[in-house]
Formats: sequence, C-alpha cells, structure tokens
Amino acid sequence: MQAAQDERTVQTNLDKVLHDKGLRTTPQRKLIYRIITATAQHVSAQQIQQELEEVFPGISLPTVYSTLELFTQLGVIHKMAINNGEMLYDTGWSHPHAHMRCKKCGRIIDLDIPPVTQQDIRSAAEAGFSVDSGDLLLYGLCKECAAQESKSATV
Amino acid sequence: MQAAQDERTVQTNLDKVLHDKGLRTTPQRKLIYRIITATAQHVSAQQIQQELEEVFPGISLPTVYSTLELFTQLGVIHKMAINNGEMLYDTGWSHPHAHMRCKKCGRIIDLDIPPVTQQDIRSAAEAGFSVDSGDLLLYGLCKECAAQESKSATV
DNA sequence: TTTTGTGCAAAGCGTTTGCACCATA
DNA sequence: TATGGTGCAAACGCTTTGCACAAAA
Repeated sequence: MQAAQDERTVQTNLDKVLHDKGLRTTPQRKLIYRIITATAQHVSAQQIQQELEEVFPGISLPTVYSTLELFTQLGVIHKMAINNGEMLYDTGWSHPHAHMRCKKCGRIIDLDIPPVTQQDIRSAAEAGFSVDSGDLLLYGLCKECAAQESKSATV
Repeated sequence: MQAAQDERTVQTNLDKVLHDKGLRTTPQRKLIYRIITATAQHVSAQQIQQELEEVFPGISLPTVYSTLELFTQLGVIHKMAINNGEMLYDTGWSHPHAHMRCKKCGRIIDLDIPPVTQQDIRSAAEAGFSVDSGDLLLYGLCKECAAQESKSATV
C-alpha cells in the first residue's frame, strides 16, 4: 500500500500548503497536482492540458498556466527554459537534477547529478551573488542517436 | 594596437569560416559579427537589432535572427534560453561560463566558472550520453538586490 | 456572503516563414 | 549571371490578460 499512502500524503501536503497561504483547494488544482506528482518528469503546459482533457474535459489552458505558476511559486515544481524556447515544468523537484537535451532527436532526459555544486555556490558568493537554485542543461547526443550516428558513419 | 589587431583577426576569421562553407560575406553579417565580438556579453536578438539600427538603419529583424542562427551553427556564438522564455545569444563563447539571473531585478550576469565539469561529462557518459556543451544557469539575488533586501528587512 | 478561482476570447510577444528584389562571388 | 541573402509583411505558437460567471470557505 505504499503508492496509496504516498498519494494520500501528497494530497494532504497540497491541502496544507494551500491552506497555509489562504488559498483554495479546487478540483482543478488537486488534479493537476495529482498528474504532476504521478508524472515525476519534465512536462510542458500543453502536455499537462492534454492529460487533463482525458479526465477533466473542459479545463482551460489559462487555468493550467496559472496553476503551474502558483505551484512554481510554492516551490512544488520547477520552471525551466529549454534551448528551443519551450518552457518545461519539472515535477518532482524535491530531488533536483540536471537535464540532457539530445540535439538530434530533441528528447530531454533527466540525469541524476546535482545541477548546482557547493563549489558553484561558493564561486557565486565570491562575486556577491546568493544562489538558491539553478539549472544545468547539457547538450549532445543520447545513446540511441549516437548509435545511429556511428552506424551511418560506418556505411 | 592590440584592439585593432584583434578586430582584424576576428574579421579575417569570419571571412574564412564563411568562405570555407561556401557562404557569402555581406555587410550585414560583418557588422553583426563586429557588434557581437565587441559586446562579449549575452544579448537578445532585439538588443542587437537596436544597436544595428544606429549604424545600419533599415536592417531587418529576420536578417538578425537568421544571422544569429547561422553563427550559432558555425559555433561562433552560443544560444541559450532564460527562465522567462527569452532567448539570449552568448557572444565570446570561446570561453564558456555560467550565468546568474537575479530573480528580483532580472539581470543576467556572467560568472567565470565552467558550466560543465569533467565530472558531469563522466556521469552523463555512464548513462550513455555524449556531451558537447551545456548551460549552467543560477538563480538567486545579485549583490545590489541582496543589499536592498536586507536594508528593507531591518526597517 | 464574500472573495478567490475558472473559463472564454482576445491580445501580446518573440520568432519564423514566404516571396520578390538585390548583391555577392 | 547564377545563387544565396535581405527586407517586408504576414503568419505562428506559446503565454498572458480582462472580464463575467461559478464555487470554495
């Protein structure tokens, strides 16, 4: 019953966080939160809206955006910009990680390495900046595309 | 005569790179290249266009974009996305560095630390990814805004 | 009952595209 | 002179805004 328990915890957390800020718990917010925590991946606003449509038809894109913005402010998710200008929302940001974008297939993959090191924070501090978060985005080739590349090179 | 020599070198490089690819050296490209190398900072397409307007009135935004795209492909500059969705072109990318965005004033500042470490590259390789570049973007407060913040907190 | 949130439609903004004209090599 | 580049205007896609209605507390 691990999953059910997690979900209950998660739902309770949302209620609590919203209530503490004097904000309201709406079905839309609950559902978006549910999808986000279930996904635990970087998603675009549009992807979320598509998933929502299946469960909650008629939900509007502005609501999705405003909810994502709210969750970002609350620190529940993390908003980041990709090299192609797209905005992605990284769910499961309780565990910060770096990202890799394959310049061939465009796929974004999570990498389990810390995006910001203590060394980075120290260096920034020497320049007078206080850091509280950051994104590390790597560019190159993913395993599949690299394999394809070397194959076509051999031919 | 250091500066003049640098500029000559730089101009020669552009000619060479373009010629090697069978591309043409136009006044627009030369000028954009000049401004970019003189700036040695992260700039938006619009900022470049504004600077250009003063020297070369009538230059069009599409031309700026296509030239920046070309230079990015040639590896002369580096294109990156900021958290607010804006695209910045980092000139002088011969020396890669991290960036810091102040979440209060929105300013972007260069930080002289490597964005991608050998450790990052190794970790990515273990997951099957070959890295050839990357962006490290830190968020927090710059010196000035931090000072303001602590001042208003004391009051 | 009061205030906050939602949905709809329309506007906004940076970027890209299509096409005729121009200029480099 | 032949190909590649520029400028103009219009289209595009994602995101934001304004406002009336609905619903949580």
